[in-house]
Formats: sequence, structure tokens, C-alpha cells
Amino acid sequence: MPRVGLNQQTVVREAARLADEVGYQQLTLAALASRLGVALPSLYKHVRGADALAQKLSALATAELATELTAAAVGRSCGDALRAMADAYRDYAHRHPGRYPATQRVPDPTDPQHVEAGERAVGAIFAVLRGYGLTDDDSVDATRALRSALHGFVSLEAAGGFGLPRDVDRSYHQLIAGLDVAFRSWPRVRGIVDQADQP
Amino acid sequence: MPRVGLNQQTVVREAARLADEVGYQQLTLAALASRLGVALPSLYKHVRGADALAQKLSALATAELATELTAAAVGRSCGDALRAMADAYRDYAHRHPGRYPATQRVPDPTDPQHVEAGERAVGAIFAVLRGYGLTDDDSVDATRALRSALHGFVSLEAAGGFGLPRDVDRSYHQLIAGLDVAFRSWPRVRGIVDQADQP
DNA sequence: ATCGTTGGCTAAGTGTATTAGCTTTACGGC
DNA sequence: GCCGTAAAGCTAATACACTTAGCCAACGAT
Repeated sequence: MPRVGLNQQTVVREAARLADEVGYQQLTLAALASRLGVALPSLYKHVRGADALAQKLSALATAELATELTAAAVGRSCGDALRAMADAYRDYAHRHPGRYPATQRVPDPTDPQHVEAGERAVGAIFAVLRGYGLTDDDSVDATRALRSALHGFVSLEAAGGFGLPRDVDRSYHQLIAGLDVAFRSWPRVRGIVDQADQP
Repeated sequence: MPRVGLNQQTVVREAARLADEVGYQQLTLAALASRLGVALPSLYKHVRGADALAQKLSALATAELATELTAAAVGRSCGDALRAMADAYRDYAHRHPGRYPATQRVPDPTDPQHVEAGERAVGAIFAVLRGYGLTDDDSVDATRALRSALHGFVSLEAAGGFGLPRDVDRSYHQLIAGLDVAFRSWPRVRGIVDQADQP
């Protein structure tokens, strides 16, 4: 029985490819093992189990996404940067439908590469928002808002949640344009929010 | 062996309760059967299988959510309606952490109640946006934007995606305030988008 | 009272994840 | 070049989850 010569990286990479083909939920150790030409239990020599594989896949996908988000924003600012980053985000989800859901897993604190990837991804968003003059609490709120909008749109789209015939690209760009407007008036808006909290 | 006296409704209702307790992903036919005091295969007398149960649960949760969204918006308009509806949305997700994910399943066209529930939910959002003067394509875009923002925020929050200590309620209200600003300037913004599409 | 429908059951089969323990390959040191 | 060992593969067995088949008893209508 000749050895296949696997290691953790090859296993996780192949898991990513398989997930993109069959879907994140359909990624199974059995399918992965057969794809790699080994028996299922052999995978445990490289990965602690199904959950650990999902975590490693998350680290991989998050790192890829962070790199692409950063690349999209470099050399641009404000609206230009926001549009470029938003397009890169959705584009990644389209090109990697199986990896994208993995990026939503919260980084494992015991995996430095995973943590670093998550920080890079959030950092890329943070950087764009700094271009709008947003800092401190404002930038935290804005980061959450942007992540929510991007992830929400992409995941609804992937789930087939947009039934009407209206062009989905158009709706996405309109959403981004709306966020641009919101971020431009963010501190002013915040004043209104604070004010509304007072009785 | 005395009969328990189940029917589809009691099974689905109990599934909803169980999902809220243990989580949507942890909802299992085995756990549901034991909770109902019945052997697992007996459930098949009331539900076609695990997937059909998930679909029925989706119909139930979507109907509940639609009712609460509608109730929140009645008698209000624009920013008031938007805030009330957004709060109701997130509140439902908090009160029913196991049902909420079920609402994201696309309605089954062969289940009239499911379809009706989905239409009511989207209709409630549509109605609020009409208060902003948005119609036709604009309202489709805006509905998608609002759904994306609400779902994205709630699902990131549920996943534990917001690590920083900044108050999450504040961030949510800020997001809603930002959407209010965006919707007020929606048609104007749309002109910019259309313009950007030209070379 | 009985007959048919229906709601429950047990048994059995499939697919996935996991653990235990064995075998053999490949490599580094001598 | 040989050999010892760590690691990479394997088979076997366990634990769940979902599903189907087929049996039996309870309940309602006649």
C-alpha cells in the first residue's frame, strides 16, 4: 500500500476545493477521504476531527478573503475604496461558495494564523472607514454595519432569498451607495441616536 | 401502549421550542421524539422527514416574525417605523434563537402557508419603505438592503462575531439610523449608481 | 360488536464521525 | 547499506442520526 503523502495543508486545501464544489454543508470527511484516495480514518492523522477541519478551513478562507479585501482597497479611499472592497467581498463569495460560509466562523484563539487572518480582514474594513474620518466608537459601529450589510446580502443571495427579477448586481451597488451616504454623515447621525436615547 | 395524541402542529410547535433551547443545528429527530415521549420513527406519521420538519418550522417561524414585524410598524412611518420594525426583528431573533435561522429558508412553493408567511414578512418591510416614497425598483433594492442589514447584523451577533466591548445595542441603532439616512436619499443615490455604470 | 384507519411500535439498513489498535512505509543515524 | 522508530496508512468496532418496512393496538364510525 503506497503512501499518498498527505499533510494537514494538503488536506485542508482539498477540503476547500471540495466545499466549493459540493457546498459547505455537504463537505464530509467521507467525501474528502475518497477524494484524497485514502480511507476515512486516515484523515485523523492530519486533522483532529470534523470540527477541527472546519476551523482550519475557516482560517484558510478568512486569510484569502482578508488578502483580497486588502488588495481591493489599496490606493483608493472613501467611496472608491468602499465599492472596490464590497465588490471584492461579493466576488470572493461567488467564486468560493463553499469557503465563504467558513469565513463566518469566529476565529479560534488557539490558532494564531486564524486570529491573524481575522484581524487582517477586520483591519481592511477599518482602514477604509478611517478614510471617512471615522475613529473609535464610530468606526466600531461602522465596521459592524458594513460587515452586516455585506454578509447579509451575500448570504441571502446565496440562499436564493432574492426572488424578484430585479437585477441583483444593481441592488448590491445601490446598497453600497447607501452605505457610502450613511458613512459620510455617520457622526451627525450618531448625535441623533444619542439624542433619541434620552427620554 | 396508550397513545400520545400527536399531530403535525404539536410536533412542529415542540420542534420550535426545542430548537430555541438547544439551537437550530442541534434540533434532531431523536431529541424531538424523546421530548414528545415517543419513539423516533413515530414522528414519520406526522412529518415526512427531517427536511420536511425544517420546512414546516420555517413556515411557523416566518409567520410569527411577519406578524411581529407588521405589528411593530402599524401606526408609524419613516424613521419611527423603521426603528420599531428593526427592533422587533432583532428582538424576535433574541427571544427565539432556534427559530430565527429557520426564517432564512426560502419558502416552499408547495406550502401555501409558508408562501403567505414569506409574503407577509416582505410586505411589512415593503410597507415601511413606501413611507419613504420608494416604489418599484427602488423599493426592491431598498427591501434587499434592509433585509441584508438586519439579517447580517443579527446573524453575526448570534455567531459571536462582535468581539469588541463596544455596546452592541448602540451599534445596531446606529446601523438603523444610517439606513434611515440612506433611504431618505435613495433615489438621489440611485442616480449616482446609474451614472457610475456609464463609462 | 366489529371493522377500518391511524398512531404507535420494533427491527433493520444507510451514512457519518470517532476511537482503538495493527501494519508497513520512509527516513535518519550508525 | 542496515536498522530502529515515528508516522502514515489500514481494518474493525462503536456511537449516532435518518429512513423504510412491516406489525399491532387503539380509537371512531357504523
